[in-house]
Amino acid sequence: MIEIDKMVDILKLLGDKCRLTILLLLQEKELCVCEIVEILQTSQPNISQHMRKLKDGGLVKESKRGQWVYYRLAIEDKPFLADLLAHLPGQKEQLDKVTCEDCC
Amino acid sequence: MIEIDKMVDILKLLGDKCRLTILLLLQEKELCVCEIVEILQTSQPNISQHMRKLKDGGLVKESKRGQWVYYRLAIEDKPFLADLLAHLPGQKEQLDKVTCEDCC
DNA sequence: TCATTATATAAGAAAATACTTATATATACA
DNA sequence: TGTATATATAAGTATTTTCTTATATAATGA
Repeated sequence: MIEIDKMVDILKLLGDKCRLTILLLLQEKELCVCEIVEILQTSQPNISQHMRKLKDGGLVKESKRGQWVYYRLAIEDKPFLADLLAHLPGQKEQLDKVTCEDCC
Repeated sequence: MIEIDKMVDILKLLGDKCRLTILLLLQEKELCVCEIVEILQTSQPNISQHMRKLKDGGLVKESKRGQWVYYRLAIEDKPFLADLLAHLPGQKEQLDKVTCEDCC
C-alpha cells in the first residue's frame, strides 16, 4: 500500500513526456546522460535536471564510472509502474540509433 | 498498447492529489459534485473544473439526474489504472462521513 | 413566474514547472 | 599541470497549472 501523497509525487514525475520516455529507455538498459541527451534531442542540463528529479523520486539509481554517470531503473518495489510501462511502446529502436562512438 | 503522449496526458491528470483522490472515491461508487466538494473540503468551482478535466481525459463519465450531475469511473479500457488505484488506500471512510442530508 | 439549489464557465492571481544560457565541478589523459 | 569531456548547478524566463471570485446556466418547486 502506498500513500496518496507519495503516489502523486510519482505520477507527477511520470506525467512528463521527457521523463516517461527516459524511463522507457532505461527499461531496456542503463544509459549515461549523454546517450539520453542524444536520443531525446534536447540539452544536457535539461536531461541532467530531469535525472535529478527521477533520482530524488527514487525511480532511478546512478553509478559513476569514469567521467560518465549511468542511470538505471529502480522500480522493483513499484510493480504497478512496470505494469504501466509495459502498456507503452518499447524504445529499442531509439537505442539502436545511438552508438558509443557518439559519446561514451 | 497506448501512445506515449496519451499516457502522459493520463498521468498528468492523476498527478494531482485532488483528482487522484476523486478517482479513489469514485472507485467505491458514483458521486455528485456536491458530495465530492464536501468530502474534499474545497470549492465547488474547483471540483467542477477537475471533473471536466477528468471527463475530457476519458477517465470519468457523467449522468445528469435532476439538478445533480453524477460522475462515475470509466477506466474499464485502462486496466493498468485499476491496478494502480488498487495500490492506494481505500476511501470508504470518507464516503461514510457524507450523508444525503448534506446536499443531494 | 420567481426564488432556490446544483453545476458550469470565465477571468485573474499565485504557484509550480520546464527549459534555456551560463558557469561550476569532476574525471581523464596528454 | 593544463586541456578536454561529462555532468551538475544556478539563475532567469516562459509556460502551465491550480485555485479563487464572480457570474452564467439549468433544473426544481412554491
